[in-house]
Amino acid sequence: MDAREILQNTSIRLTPVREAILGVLLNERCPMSYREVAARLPGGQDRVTLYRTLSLFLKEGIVHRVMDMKGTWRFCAHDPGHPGCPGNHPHFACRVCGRMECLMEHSLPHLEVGPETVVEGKHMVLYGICRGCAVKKTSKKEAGSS
Amino acid sequence: MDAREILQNTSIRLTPVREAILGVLLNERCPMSYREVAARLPGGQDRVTLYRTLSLFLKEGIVHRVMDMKGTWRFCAHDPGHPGCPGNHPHFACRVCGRMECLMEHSLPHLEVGPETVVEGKHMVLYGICRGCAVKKTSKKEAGSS
DNA sequence: AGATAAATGCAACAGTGTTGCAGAAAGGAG
DNA sequence: CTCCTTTCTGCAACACTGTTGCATTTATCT
Ligand SMILES: [Mn+2]
Ligand SMILES: [Mn+2]
Ligand SMILES: [Zn+2]
Ligand SMILES: [Zn+2]
Repeated sequence: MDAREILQNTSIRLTPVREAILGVLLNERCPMSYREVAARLPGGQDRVTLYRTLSLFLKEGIVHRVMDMKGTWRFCAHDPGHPGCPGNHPHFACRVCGRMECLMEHSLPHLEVGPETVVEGKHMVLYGICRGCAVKKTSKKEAGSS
Repeated sequence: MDAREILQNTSIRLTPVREAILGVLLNERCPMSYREVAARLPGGQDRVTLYRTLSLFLKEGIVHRVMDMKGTWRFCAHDPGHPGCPGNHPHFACRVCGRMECLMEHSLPHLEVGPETVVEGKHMVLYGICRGCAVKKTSKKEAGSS
């Protein structure tokens, strides 16, 4: 399912900007900051348009978002219908390369809280060093000590 | 254990600013943003000093921090030696009053990730409406419909 | 094609968090 | 106590995320 198709299944208007933005998200399939999305966009879209578009996608339920360790929102689009898709999975953030990935194979655990408290959602972010960066680091060390 | 005592157990210098800041954190015992701390401080401390002090406390291990749903760090000091104190517990953030609380009775679940990946820490934030705000809302509704 | 509602771009703003630097203060030595 | 060194504090400036208001452009429907 491509960007155009997904957008036509919603009530919002199909525009070149929206198609491009959703295209980027579908291409990467990992949570991206506005800045990362902007960098992969062809031409000078406005920051504000990008923010508004991402918020709109979120409201329409075609993306989910997570906050990373730097306090910026990251938006991610998966195939609609994917199990655990609306964001009900934990994420991993790499402090070296800054990338984030969805841990789609896990679901978020349920926690009991006090009686009156209303839990509307939950976020879980693991952080550290991703596979790619860990491997690179190891081989650098080995090269250094040889 | 008061602020002065805690600070004297570390290698950093004891200053009035630090004592005041740690005093505020110990008094509230819930994760506070720099802004909330500043509001409870007597006089015109500089923003930068506050940020630097909180970072220092973090490095010394006398506070832990969590990021809230607005992307701001919140710092919290508990009694040292409290079980699950270094921040290894989930938190709850209220979207109405903006306050955050530590769910000290829970510990963070362990998740299996890929082989090479290095997990250095994890954050879990539940969000919604806290007890206080939920009760207030309910009684307001009841008053309205009577 | 024309009308209308919505999307885009621009300017300005509020807020968090960071850095560099100069003056003030803490802690230790004599 | 006094001096000295280290480090803390405050100030100015900055980078960045995210938001709002408004004018202009564009998509969609008749
Ligand atoms: Mn995800
Ligand atoms: Mn806590
Ligand atoms: Zn990485
Ligand atoms: Zn509340």
